[in-house]
Amino acid sequence: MAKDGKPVARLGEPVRGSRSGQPIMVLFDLLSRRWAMGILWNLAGGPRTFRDLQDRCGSASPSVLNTRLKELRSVDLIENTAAGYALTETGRDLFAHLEPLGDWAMHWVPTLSPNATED
Amino acid sequence: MAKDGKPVARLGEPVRGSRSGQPIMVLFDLLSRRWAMGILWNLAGGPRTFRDLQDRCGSASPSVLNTRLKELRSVDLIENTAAGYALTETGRDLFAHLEPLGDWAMHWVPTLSPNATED
DNA sequence: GTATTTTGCTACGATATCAGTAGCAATACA
DNA sequence: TGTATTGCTACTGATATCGTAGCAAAATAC
Repeated sequence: MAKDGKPVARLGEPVRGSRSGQPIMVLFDLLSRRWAMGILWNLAGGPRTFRDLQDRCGSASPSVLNTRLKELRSVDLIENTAAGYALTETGRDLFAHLEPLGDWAMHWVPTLSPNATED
Repeated sequence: MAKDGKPVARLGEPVRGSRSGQPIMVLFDLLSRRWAMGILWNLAGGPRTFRDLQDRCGSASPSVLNTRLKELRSVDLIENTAAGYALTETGRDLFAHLEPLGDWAMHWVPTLSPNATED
């Protein structure tokens, strides 16, 4: 049995350390887990197999990837189809809100000074 | 000296495990760090002091909060003003893309079945 | 129908990140 | 001159993630 992490928070419940349980924090809690947004991003182009997804997610470790896939399935954002993992309608809806970040990032990243990321 | 984590990735550089370095992955890498999105969210309403922010972020530990604040400052999303930490113009621009998620979450969270989050 | 490859994972030890608490120097205020 | 508040740093234990190994089932090749 895989030692999966803390289950995704529900409305009004603690959100990994936060006591607010506000909807946006529930969502942030989910999306801020490793590879969560990357998975949604990579599934937007169509269904992907486990290994395919793994390659596209910078060779994410299978344990984390699998944990994340379970979580995203448990909240109905993705599903496991015959063609592989795929976004649900809800998942596509969420992705529609994430997609603009792609363009934004393309403009933002180049503005980062070469050593702006050093401490 | 605080033992801060891996610095924020730059274009074309590895992104915490990913070798792609695509802009969106650089952004996801940053935003998926603990409290990163929560900080942006809480600063959207106006400048906040360190302790104020700490309270609003579910009592996030000061070390993580400070690390995150440094990172977000290093990429010019927030700045430390006389009134406290505040979003920069770039930060507000990013927040504008994050804000719709708040409404989306308000519709989505209630649809989660009570035990949908169990494994 | 047997061998080989691919797929979808699980297990596990090593690291990295985060939480939680304590505490301290520097203002601000009384 | 106390006393409170602020902005942190330090430290320790818990949790999450990485990286690698490996295995059973299904698909494909021979």
